[in-house]
Amino acid sequence: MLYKKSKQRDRILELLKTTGSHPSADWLYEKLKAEFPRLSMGTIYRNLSILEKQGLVKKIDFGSTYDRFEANITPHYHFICEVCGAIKDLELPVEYQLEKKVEEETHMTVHKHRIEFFGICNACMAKKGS
Amino acid sequence: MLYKKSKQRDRILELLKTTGSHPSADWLYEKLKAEFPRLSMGTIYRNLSILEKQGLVKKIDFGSTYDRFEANITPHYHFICEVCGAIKDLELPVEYQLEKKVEEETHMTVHKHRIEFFGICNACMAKKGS
DNA sequence: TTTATATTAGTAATTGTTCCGAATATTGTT
DNA sequence: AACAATATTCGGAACAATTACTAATATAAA
Ligand SMILES: [Mn+2]
Ligand SMILES: [Mn+2]
Ligand SMILES: [Zn+2]
Ligand SMILES: [Zn+2]
Repeated sequence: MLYKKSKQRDRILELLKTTGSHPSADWLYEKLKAEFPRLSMGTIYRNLSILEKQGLVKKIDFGSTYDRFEANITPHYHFICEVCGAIKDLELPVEYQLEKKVEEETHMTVHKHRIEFFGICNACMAKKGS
Repeated sequence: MLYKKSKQRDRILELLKTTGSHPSADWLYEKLKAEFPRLSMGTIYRNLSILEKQGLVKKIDFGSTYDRFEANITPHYHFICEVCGAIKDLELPVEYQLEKKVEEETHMTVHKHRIEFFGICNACMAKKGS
């Protein structure tokens, strides 16, 4: 797919580059609707997705579109399969000193942290090979 | 609030305890609807939320209910304020050797990882104090 | 058994996101 | 400059996950 230029897309990227915050689609829409009175949310989402494909923008989400639950309440990290969405518990030791480091760096209070590793699980790797 | 017992809630917790997967609300519903023919999704969600308040279940989500975007494409970690939802970039060095460790432990392919720290930002801390 | 209230089923409402078709803008070609 | 090809836009409908509401039911205590 070839990309033609679009004033809307340019401005979305510009806004994202100049803001330190990590805005939502709606925030971008509100900021730009004065400039483009007929702007629509579809345009925001479509261009964000194009910019992401171009590697110019990153989306921060959970990967999954729905919440997931577990009864394993002991602290642990997760591996998430990018193909099938499976989530696996890891045995990797939980590194609480990271929280200390962040508190020193930012002088903010840290209550907890979370690490997720993304990749391809064994089952999906096997299928892919076949 | 006092909790009365409920067969539905007991079974939801039991299912979560015996499955290694990290199910969605819908997965639980599908598993239990034979047992409770009049089960509804509202019951699933309400009980998951009660079990979470009781500390018996953890919800895996992104914190935010909507996607957020950024143009900072250099690898970095995030601090997320539990009060106002602000996301801040951290300077903490990115530790790629963690990915190696996970690959050794699981024999799966790791493409990337993400770390989020949750706590209270300076602005919210100041407000709280006042 | 009576009373109080937490829980349920069922459905409606809400929210964030994606999808669609007709009109418009951009780009390359004559 | 005019034309053709097609990417992009707007606007609204469709969608999916979650939450909210209400009357009926289940639970616990008196
Ligand atoms: Mn887990
Ligand atoms: Mn960031
Ligand atoms: Zn997989
Ligand atoms: Zn805050």
